[in-house]
Amino acid sequence: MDVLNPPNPPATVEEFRDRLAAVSDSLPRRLRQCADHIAANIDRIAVSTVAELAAGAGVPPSALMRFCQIMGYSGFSELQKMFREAYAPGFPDYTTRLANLKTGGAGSPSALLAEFVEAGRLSLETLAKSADEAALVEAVDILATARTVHIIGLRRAFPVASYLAYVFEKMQVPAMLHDGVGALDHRHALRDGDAVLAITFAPYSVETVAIASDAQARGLPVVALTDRLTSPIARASRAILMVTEVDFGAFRSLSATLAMAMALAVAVGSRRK
Amino acid sequence: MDVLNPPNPPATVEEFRDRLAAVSDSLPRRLRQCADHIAANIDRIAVSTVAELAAGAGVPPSALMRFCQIMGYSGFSELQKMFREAYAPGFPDYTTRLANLKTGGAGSPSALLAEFVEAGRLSLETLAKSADEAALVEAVDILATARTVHIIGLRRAFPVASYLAYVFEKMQVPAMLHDGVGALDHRHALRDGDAVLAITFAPYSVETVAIASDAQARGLPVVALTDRLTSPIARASRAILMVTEVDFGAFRSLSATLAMAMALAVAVGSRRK
DNA sequence: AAGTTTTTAGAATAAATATTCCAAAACGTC
DNA sequence: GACGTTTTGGAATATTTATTCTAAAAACTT
Repeated sequence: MDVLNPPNPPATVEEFRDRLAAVSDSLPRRLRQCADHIAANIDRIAVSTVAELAAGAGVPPSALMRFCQIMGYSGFSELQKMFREAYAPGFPDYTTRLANLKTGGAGSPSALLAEFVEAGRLSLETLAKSADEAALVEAVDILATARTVHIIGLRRAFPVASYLAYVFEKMQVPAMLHDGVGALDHRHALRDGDAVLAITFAPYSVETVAIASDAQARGLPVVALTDRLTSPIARASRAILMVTEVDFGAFRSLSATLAMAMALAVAVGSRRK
Repeated sequence: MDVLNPPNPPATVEEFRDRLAAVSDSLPRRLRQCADHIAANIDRIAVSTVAELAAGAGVPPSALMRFCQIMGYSGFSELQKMFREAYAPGFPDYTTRLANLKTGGAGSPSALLAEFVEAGRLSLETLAKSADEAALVEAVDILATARTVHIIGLRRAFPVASYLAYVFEKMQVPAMLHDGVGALDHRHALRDGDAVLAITFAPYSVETVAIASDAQARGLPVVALTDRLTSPIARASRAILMVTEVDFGAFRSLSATLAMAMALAVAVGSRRK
């Protein structure tokens, strides 16, 4: 065990999240996989076994054990005990429904539609449950006081970025969309007093991370909208809005991300009046 | 095992409750203690062990095992498995969490988030109920047989258009995104055998309608993704995918539209293999 | 490129947990 | 109060699950 890790393990879910965010930067590959999977499935810890979680993370059970110890626990059992005690009731059984849907009408367009609808609903639900209010408030603060908001998001994140640009324009918030058109380097557009809103999901695009780091290096605040606390952009950001989307097959929805984006944009817009 | 007990165990929490109520009248002392304690602590089954529950009920573990079998399961593990799968994310459940988010007061960032989450969910629900299966099948047909798919969507529809372009690219469907950059007229890019996928919402952008009409005039099939059957684009389209979004204040969500877009893109992609 | 440290996988082991079984107790019937 | 039936408790066993340990691989350092 590392001397840097305090011996007292997180005693609440909040503390657990904090420690997770704190250590995940400095984790080697397998342990980071553990961290990511645990972060995305924090609500299933109480009802899972080591083997199940390890399989989900794509690591051998022993890696997950090491992860538990790095988090400050004696082992998985101690960690799980905390989650079992901290649990709260209530079961809308969506997991089983989704499983049923998947085995059902495979392939037809309307079956696909049903899948994506369900994935979207689940994502929204997860967002409601896991949203970090403090981070959201901080993000609004940063963007509401910025001179100009620079929005960057490519590939899968681009629709979100362009939507934010649209809403900001409608609300007369000075914003600039960095879209990668022409492979121009827009970094010189950053001025003192500006802020960056960076959106990226695994696999993280280097351009986005680069702009965020650049801004950070120049002392400009960065708000990140991303899918993992362990995202490479996290280090460069002052506020991290984490959104996990449920995916169906290889395709991930954007419902939760857009809901978060809308809330952010409207909050910023009305704060600036 | 009793012949009166059907061999198929309850598969949902509801069924479990029903069976519990049905049998508990005719149970001997110890087994009734089990039934009572289980009924009172139904939400702890997923996170407890046989020993814990037995102790809570004041019976030996073997009594609880017999109880599980009377309920129709092979043992405790099978019963617990059902509850673990049904165990939806524990922390505050969805509705109470939404209520919590709103306590920040109207206009607070988290209240806004709650509203947009709710709007998104409602939109998805409506879509699930009202989707026109025939139109969707026809749209997939048209796009799957097209040489190149021309995607056009501006303003609020642009994020959807760019997302479709992204998914098509990932699925190796030849597609071209008409983005209005430089106010160029891209209509001459349309060739015989191509198809147009036009996305527009009120107030409908003239560029989108123009491209659709042009394609129609030249005999190319047009698929429309829009919000009204009376949309100006409807006349020019061979298949109309109608999606109505719930709006919150002046802001309309995109959840349902994106779910439809994903289903469409994936269906087309896999049809083209 | 050789040596040092860190990280990893998986087999081996330990611990917890579930399940069975049967002798004894309780119950009901005559 | 003896006899068959049902119910019970707990010890014995089986199974699952967690944890440790070590040799090998990978990643750094110099």
